[in-house]
Amino acid sequence: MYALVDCNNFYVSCERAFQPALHQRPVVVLSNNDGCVISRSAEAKALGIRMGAPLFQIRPLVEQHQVKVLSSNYALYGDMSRRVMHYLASVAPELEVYSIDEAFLSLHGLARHFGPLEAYAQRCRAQVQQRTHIPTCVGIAPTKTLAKLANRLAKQDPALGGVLVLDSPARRQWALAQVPVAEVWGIGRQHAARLHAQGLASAADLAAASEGWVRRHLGGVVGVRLLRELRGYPCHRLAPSEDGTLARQSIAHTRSFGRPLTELADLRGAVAAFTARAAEKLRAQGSLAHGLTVFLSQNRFGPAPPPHTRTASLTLPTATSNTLALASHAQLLLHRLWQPGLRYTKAGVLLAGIEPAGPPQLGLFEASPAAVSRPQAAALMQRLDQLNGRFGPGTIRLAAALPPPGRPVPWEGLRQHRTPARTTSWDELWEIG
DNA sequence: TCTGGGGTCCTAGGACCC
DNA sequence: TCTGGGGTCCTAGGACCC
Repeated sequence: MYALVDCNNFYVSCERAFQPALHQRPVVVLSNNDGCVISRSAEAKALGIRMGAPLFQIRPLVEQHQVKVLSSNYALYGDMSRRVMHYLASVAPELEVYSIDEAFLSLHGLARHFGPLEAYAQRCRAQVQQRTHIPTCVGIAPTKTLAKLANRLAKQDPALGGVLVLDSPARRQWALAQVPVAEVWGIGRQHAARLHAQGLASAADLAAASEGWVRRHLGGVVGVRLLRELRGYPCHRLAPSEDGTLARQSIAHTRSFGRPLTELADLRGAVAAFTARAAEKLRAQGSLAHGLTVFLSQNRFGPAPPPHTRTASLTLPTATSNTLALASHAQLLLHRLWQPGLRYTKAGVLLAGIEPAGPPQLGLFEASPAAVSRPQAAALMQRLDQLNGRFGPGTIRLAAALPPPGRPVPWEGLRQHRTPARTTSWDELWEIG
């Protein structure tokens, strides 16, 4: 059996943990650049505020109902997430951190030691609540897809008390009939439209569909696995996370700007800063990257005709995690992309072709001076990460990523509703007085 | 005026090889 | 007009997730 533990309205719940006055009030948390709603309290949901709604569209509602609007504070959410995951890891034989606010637990053999799974799940919820003030719901079922579905029902129906266990064919069939097919894990907009056109409306309808039809119309093997999971045959194992982190196969740092940028100098700064952040993440997971992509975007809702995004990529001669090497290549790519007179609203740096760093190796044909100096470069990066880790991000920066003196950072996004980083910044610690 | 930022997996098709 | 057959590797793009 698998359990899915999902934090309710996670970002809003994190904010409420430090601002009890936010309870019982409609609250929303915004994406970067204060663009869209990415977390809503139940009260905000009840007002009809949609997930992903742009802030400017919901202004009237916000003012009319005095909705509390907050910029996102990822330092806080990341830290709260670690606390939740740390506890969950202590009560299950295996844990997969699926996202910042969700984890799959393997419950194999647990009922023998801990008694009924329902009671076990309730104890988990109570402990997470007590330790972090984060409310959760738990779904338990023989497959991950069914655990997701059980979790959704547990969240939706207060009568279930936050836990639903699907441990018999009858319960599973009942649950499948409750859930619209569009809400099944792995069914997005395209697939949902296709299913509706076939007259399949519920998860139960999909579970009863023929494997051949699903293979043809629902993404081949992906659809078949989904179908089998709905029928109770596991196709997705747990991907256990040692320390709550996974080695990523691609790493990106992309941001919208607070205002459109036209000057090459500003974009050079943005790309340098974004490359440095991406390289930091790369080193943090102990990897090297072979592939580098830079993109520039114009406002996709604006008057400029598509394409709104142009990308440029290259493959590096040797995989690296060196900020200086990556940044100089990124600048070359930027020069290929930038055109005068265009108003850029967003840029990004993506690293791909990722491999483990391992011991430094010399390629057969590259015992060159550059190769010899590589250990020194690695030591430099290590010092840089140590200093930025100790004294705060951006303490040591690329000269190219410094903002023009006396001016605000041109590429920085808006954060007009920020709350303090209570758990990760000395300056912003909770004061009790 | 103002519309996020990360990821995953799979498939098709082209380049290239013998 | 006819113009092999079978591999592998890589990339772009689609669909999905939170």
